[in-house]
Formats: sequence, structure tokens, C-alpha cells
Amino acid sequence: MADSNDDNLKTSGEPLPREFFERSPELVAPDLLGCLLVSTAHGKIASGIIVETEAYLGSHDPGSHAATKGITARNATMYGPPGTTYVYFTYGNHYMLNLVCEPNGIAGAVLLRALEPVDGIDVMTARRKGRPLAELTNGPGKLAQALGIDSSDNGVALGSGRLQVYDGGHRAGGRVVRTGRVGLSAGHELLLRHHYENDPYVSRGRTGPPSAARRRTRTPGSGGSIE
DNA sequence: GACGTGATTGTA
DNA sequence: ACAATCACGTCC
Repeated sequence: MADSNDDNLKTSGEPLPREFFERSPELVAPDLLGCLLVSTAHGKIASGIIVETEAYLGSHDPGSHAATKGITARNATMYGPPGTTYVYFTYGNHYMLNLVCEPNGIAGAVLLRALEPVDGIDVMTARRKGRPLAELTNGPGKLAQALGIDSSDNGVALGSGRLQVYDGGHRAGGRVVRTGRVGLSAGHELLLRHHYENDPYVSRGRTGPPSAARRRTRTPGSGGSIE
């Protein structure tokens, strides 16, 4: 290939088997830390070591898309077979990449929130419009953008599409900490976020709950009454 | 700290 | 039909 993009690729370990994902997201989320996520979207390799994850459970998790609602058009893949990807679009701008857990028919997934860039840094930098290395993949929307992920990846089994995850094992000396999940108005108090301590590629997250429910900014017309 | 952006969802 | 919400990122 004319691409210089596929020299010296790092594939630390075997692809994670389906059984790895066929259990609670609460167990899968910390085990994904240290594994390698690889994208081949648009014919370009881009990869990184997973350094931050969040678990999303089923109907009893108020922060989950599967909270009490049952199956909807959006969350259907969360109920699908383990080892597939759940990708959804939010805030009008961002794709979020999750890996589906639990046996087929039971909702559960792990959100990938941050990576340490490994291969294809030039590709990721271009997709991220020249941002510095530490800001290529330090957030869920950022990593999806860096890896070229979009809604066409939703519901696809790992290894059969553009994405794969390889076992990597934990980093030497990388201590894992659990904190509250980021950006939720409900369920943020549950300690379901996992990341390496003092890791430069972890998202900063947000401090505290998102200032109540953010109100849509209204533009009162001139002379209009405000309620 | 505030605003963009558009799909999704509950409510009417 | 409508309007609020939203697992965020960017610039002020």
C-alpha cells in the first residue's frame, strides 16, 4: 500500500473472545483497561490502549439508555449479542462507542472514554484537526472522531467490521481507580467509571453533577415577557 | 462558563 | 404534532 500507516503495527495479544463480554459490564469495564482498540475505518489504521471506561447496566441503572424503558430503536443493540459495538450519536456532534456485554437479550455495555494513542497518530491528528497528542483521544467523542467511528459501526461484531479489541493486559504500575460516571443527570453517584490513576490520556471528566438540567437557552423577543 | 448541534424520547 | 433532554467538545 502507499500508506506508510501500516508499518510496525502493535497488536499486543489475541482478539478478546465473545465470552469476555458475556458477563456484567461492571466486571468487563475494568478488564478492558490496558487492551488495544484498533480501527481500520477508511482504510487507515488507528489504534490506542484503553485507559478509561464506564459501565452501563440494564433496567436498574438510572444512567443507562436501558433504564426502565425496554427496547427502543436507539438502545436495541445494547440488548444484542456480547462483543458487538453500540454506537450512538448525541449532542448533535458526537458518536459514542460502547462494547455490548451480557448474554444476548440482556442489556449492558461499556463506554470507552479514553485511549492512549498508539498507531496512526498522523491519521488521528488529521481527523482531530491538529490537536496535540494528549487531546486526540481523551474523551468519548474525541476517540470516536480520531478513529473514524460513526453510526455504520453500530451493531457490528468486533472483528467482523472496522473495529477490533486485543487483549493487552494491564500496564505495569498502572493503578486503577473507580469514580462516578461523567455527564449524567441520574446515576452519576454509582462508581462505575474506571481509569488509570494519574494517566495523561484520561479525560478530565467533570467535577460534580451537570449543573441541574441544563436549560435550552431561550431568546426572549424584544419586549416579550419572561416566565 | 456558555453555546452549538441534531437525534431521540415522552407527552399531547 | 411539539419540546426537553442528552454517556460532549469547543471557545469565551
